[in-house]
Amino acid sequence: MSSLNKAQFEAVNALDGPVMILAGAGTGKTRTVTCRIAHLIDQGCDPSGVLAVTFTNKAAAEMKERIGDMISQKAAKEMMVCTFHSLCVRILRQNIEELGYKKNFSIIMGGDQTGLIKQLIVRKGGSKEKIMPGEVLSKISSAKNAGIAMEDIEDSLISAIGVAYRDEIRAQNAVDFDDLLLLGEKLLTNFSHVRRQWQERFSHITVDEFQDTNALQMRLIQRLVDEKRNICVVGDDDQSIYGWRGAEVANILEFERFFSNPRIIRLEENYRSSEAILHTANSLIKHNIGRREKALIPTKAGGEPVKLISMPGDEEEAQFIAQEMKAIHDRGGKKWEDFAILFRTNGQSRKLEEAMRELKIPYRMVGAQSFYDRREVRDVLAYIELLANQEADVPLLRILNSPPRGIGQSTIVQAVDHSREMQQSVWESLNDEGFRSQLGARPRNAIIAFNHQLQGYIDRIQTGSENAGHVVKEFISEIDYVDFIHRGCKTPDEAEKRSEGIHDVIAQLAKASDKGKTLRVFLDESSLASDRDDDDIEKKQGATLITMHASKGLEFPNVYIVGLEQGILPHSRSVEEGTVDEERRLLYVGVTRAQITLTLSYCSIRTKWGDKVSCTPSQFLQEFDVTFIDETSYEDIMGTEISDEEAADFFSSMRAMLLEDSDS
DNA sequence: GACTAACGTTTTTTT
DNA sequence: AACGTTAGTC
Repeated sequence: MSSLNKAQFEAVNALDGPVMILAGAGTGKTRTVTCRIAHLIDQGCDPSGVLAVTFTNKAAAEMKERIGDMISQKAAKEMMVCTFHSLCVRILRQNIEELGYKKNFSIIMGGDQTGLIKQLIVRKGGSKEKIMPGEVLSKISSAKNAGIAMEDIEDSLISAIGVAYRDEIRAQNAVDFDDLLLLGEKLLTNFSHVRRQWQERFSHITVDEFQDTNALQMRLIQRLVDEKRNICVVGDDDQSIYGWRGAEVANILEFERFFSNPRIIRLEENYRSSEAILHTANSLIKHNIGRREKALIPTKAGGEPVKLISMPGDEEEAQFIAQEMKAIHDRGGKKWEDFAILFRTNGQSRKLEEAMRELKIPYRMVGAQSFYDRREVRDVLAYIELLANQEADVPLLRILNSPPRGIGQSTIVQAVDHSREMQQSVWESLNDEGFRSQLGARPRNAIIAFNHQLQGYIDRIQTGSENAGHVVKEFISEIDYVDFIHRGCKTPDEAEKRSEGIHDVIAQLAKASDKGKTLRVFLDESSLASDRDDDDIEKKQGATLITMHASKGLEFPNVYIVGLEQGILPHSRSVEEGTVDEERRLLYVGVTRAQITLTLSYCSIRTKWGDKVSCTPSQFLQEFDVTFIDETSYEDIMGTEISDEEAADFFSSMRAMLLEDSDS
């Protein structure tokens, strides 16, 4: 606490009433917030009255741990530190019956959600309709968040799909991510006893990454805050990069409108980056208009200049970075963990990964294909969900015939039709004598056998005497699921990876079960987990490959930002939609991740879907102030290096060039 | 009902 | 280039 600067100290001591902390990148935000909460407890505040909302589950876990280290683990355990979505799950699991849902509602997400939408597109728009599920989902999502009824969506097709989607998941007693917030807010607004219960529970509320909250989340906060108004929000409007998800910078820009007379504290001293990096970042972000003007004051004067390199192609870009990283690493003094490569889209990671593998550089990919979106993982989770709740149609339909067990497409269609007609779950239809009698002998027997098999495990789970992980493990091996997945794999490598995924899920379940968690709690946590579960990937060593979005909140000594080209950053879509400001903030976030060195690069030619496309440098490159920028090109660097190292050996430089060519 | 071959589509960012 | 979907065949 003694090492806090003046502004941080002020923040830590402003415990009551509305407080807004404007914390620029690298200004010790997390430390300030954790100190503030620890101080709160020190001052006699009951830990169970503390609510801290973070942007990701990972951030929540970290914050909890840090506060625990400062006060006591026991006190930290009593606090509620979680995301908005987790908070709403807690509220809903307790009180959702007020809204007509059953308490064991399931959460639909990711691939399952997309799959459902795909079906509805065909049902409502015909099989030749070419609208993308993602687009439909995002339209439905923004309508929901804006409080527009599905019936009132302008586009008639999307409206029809929206209505069907809403009714479908409602009938399945399921909710999606938006519903979590929507229903949570509804519950708190319409039922005063529920609202009072939660208001009484929380005496002090903190919201981190406030620039990324949306209008609905703002309303949720207002419901939870009582007349004492002990609300503290922390954020930086310059780092608002989730506008596409409905985030309202207005929450931060017009905070006074929601909570009058707030104390506003600015953290402006940057402890992370060199002056060179900060100056470059500042020169970029000042091109945005309508921001809460704030200075970022360097505490580390000077520093290495920012490197800006033009590359011939994306292949060379990746290879160059990998080589340079290796050279710096081998020189000594640097760990692989010190390096990070940041990119705009996940698709850009492939070339980088290849280059890393080639030079045997260990790396960790954050995000990309989310663990929970992998097919085998979703399948196993579907089985687990089914064991917990047979009424959930989505998981049932997902695994009904995988592995194949003689229940084919046509049988499934009949079952779904029957369940819709009878207004019951698919599971009920499968058990319905009336339905079974309309089938041929073979599918009927297959269904009976499957129900019987599953029922045995459901009973074992429900007695609760065994570890659920062990039960599921046995089940998965009985149905030969691993073998089934292996048959679909092309390489032994892939088979290995998929087995690992299956076993990871089961191991996680076993662990959760040991801790006394129910299947329901386990499933909730899986649905809401961002990309990795607390411990597994976190331990992985190596350089970091990450999207700029996912890099928010992280820092690295040596940062590379690749693909600074028009169409990639700013992304072509943001240019069309007129949201280039947000792309600029995104780059600003990327730049401010760097502590010591920063290297920016762009390509002249990029391989897209197999063929080459020529690129123009990003408009943002012209916006940077060049005082601390060193501009070079791949050709310059490679040219000098070859002649340096291999002296005037004509043939070896020739060979190097030829090898270079034959690669691409 | 299961397997294979050809086809067409893909790439924004995530709780 | 790679993946998922679809149509056609056994």
